Amino acid sequence: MQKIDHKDCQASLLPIRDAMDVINGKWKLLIYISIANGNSRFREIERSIPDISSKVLAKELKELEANQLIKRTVYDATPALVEYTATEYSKGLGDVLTALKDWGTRHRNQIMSKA
Amino acid sequence: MQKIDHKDCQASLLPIRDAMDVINGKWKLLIYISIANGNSRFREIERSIPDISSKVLAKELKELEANQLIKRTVYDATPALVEYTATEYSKGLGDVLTALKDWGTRHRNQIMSKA
DNA sequence: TACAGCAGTTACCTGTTGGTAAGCAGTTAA
DNA sequence: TTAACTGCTTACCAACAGGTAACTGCTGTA
Repeated sequence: MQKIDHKDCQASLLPIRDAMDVINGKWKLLIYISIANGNSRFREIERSIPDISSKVLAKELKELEANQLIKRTVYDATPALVEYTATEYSKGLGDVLTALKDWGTRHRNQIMSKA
Repeated sequence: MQKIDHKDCQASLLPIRDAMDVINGKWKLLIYISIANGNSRFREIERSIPDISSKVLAKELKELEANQLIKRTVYDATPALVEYTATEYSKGLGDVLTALKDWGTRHRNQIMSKA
């Protein structure tokens, strides 16, 4: 009888849970990608993501900032000028995004072909 | 003036959205990992994941099956014997899991050190 | 003067997620 | 006989994600 290595399993659960806490939800990664691609102004980001609302965008931006993935800079001008940029630190997400994008593409095909 | 490549951006959004639809939520990846690590029985999986309830587990297992990440096999015995196993297809998730685990570990340190 | 843009905020409402607790039919062990 | 195991399901409820719409103060433009 095989013994299952529960330590290995448990060791994976925690980091994955941590990661998911940050990128969870319908919008966070999409917003991050938009910013990483060069969109920096609130309305610009809003327009770049289909169907997102101001309210959700504002809320998610705060969470992304709290997790140090983006930086919010306010320029002292009238009317207020605010810029969102991806942090150096956030570049570490690159592998996650690549893996998700690749798998998402393949999975779409898989599900479509069987439907 | 730089033109932002909105095509590149939009091209990433869709696959990522597809991927997130599947792995979104607090529990799905944790359940998948538990099964991939060798836990196959309902109660066994339940016990391997801290704080999960029967109700949530049952619901999530159905979704994982619908997405072809796990297979549910019922053996004709009394009392009923059910086995959950990771599908060959689901192995494609490997890169995603590795990336998430690595980043989750690093991110935990990052946030902890600044708190 | 009127409208559009900026960066959001507020109020209200719905749908999903998820937690708690109990229970079911059948079997085995004490 | 009682208790505990199996693989779930049901009822009830709370919290939160997310959608809709209106509105703010300020400025530049027609």
